[in-house]
Amino acid sequence: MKSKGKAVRPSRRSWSDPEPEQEPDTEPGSSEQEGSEASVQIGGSWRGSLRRQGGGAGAGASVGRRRRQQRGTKERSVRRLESNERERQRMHKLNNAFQALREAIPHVRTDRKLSKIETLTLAKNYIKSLTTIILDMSGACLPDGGGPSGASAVRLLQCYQQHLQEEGEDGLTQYLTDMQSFNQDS
DNA sequence: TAGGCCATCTGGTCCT
DNA sequence: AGGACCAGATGGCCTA
Repeated sequence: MKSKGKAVRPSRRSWSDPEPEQEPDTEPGSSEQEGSEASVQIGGSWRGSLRRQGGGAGAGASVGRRRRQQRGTKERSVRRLESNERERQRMHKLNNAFQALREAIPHVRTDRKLSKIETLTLAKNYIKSLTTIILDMSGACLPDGGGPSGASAVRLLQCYQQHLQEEGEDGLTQYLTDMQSFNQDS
């Protein structure tokens, strides 16, 4: 189920402003509640309604000024919503990347999805392990391989950077794949 | 019920 | 100027 969270999110009112005074002039408030841009359903999740309190609006505010203020507020509100949407997309991309990482690293338990922190930790350990393997291999296939591991690491790094410069990322990927298959063969 | 994890909103800052 | 990135806040769902 994808309803891990956010099934329904009643108004979020997070503009540190406590609570509007029962919208004295209902225009702005109601327009937002009407769903316009403020409350939209997206893939089951709910976008909290913005409750932009038009700055105080004391009793004496002139109409013209209020108009301008409201328009500014409205524009801001639209901007905010667009911004929220982008942020959501960004986070979705990030989550996709996490998912890809989960699938890339071997782990034991499959009954439960790895959390983000677990994913990162396992990935780090996995990289370390692979590095160790590669270092061991480099001792066999590189000249002067019998030296101290520090020297091997330097050589490996040079080798890595050389591939990166000469063939770009794809070449590097191929390089690592070759290394891995070589390791499996041997 | 507390704690962990997560999605979303939001405002600030940096970058193009 | 506008978008990307980031971190804090908030609140929902789930599990021990």
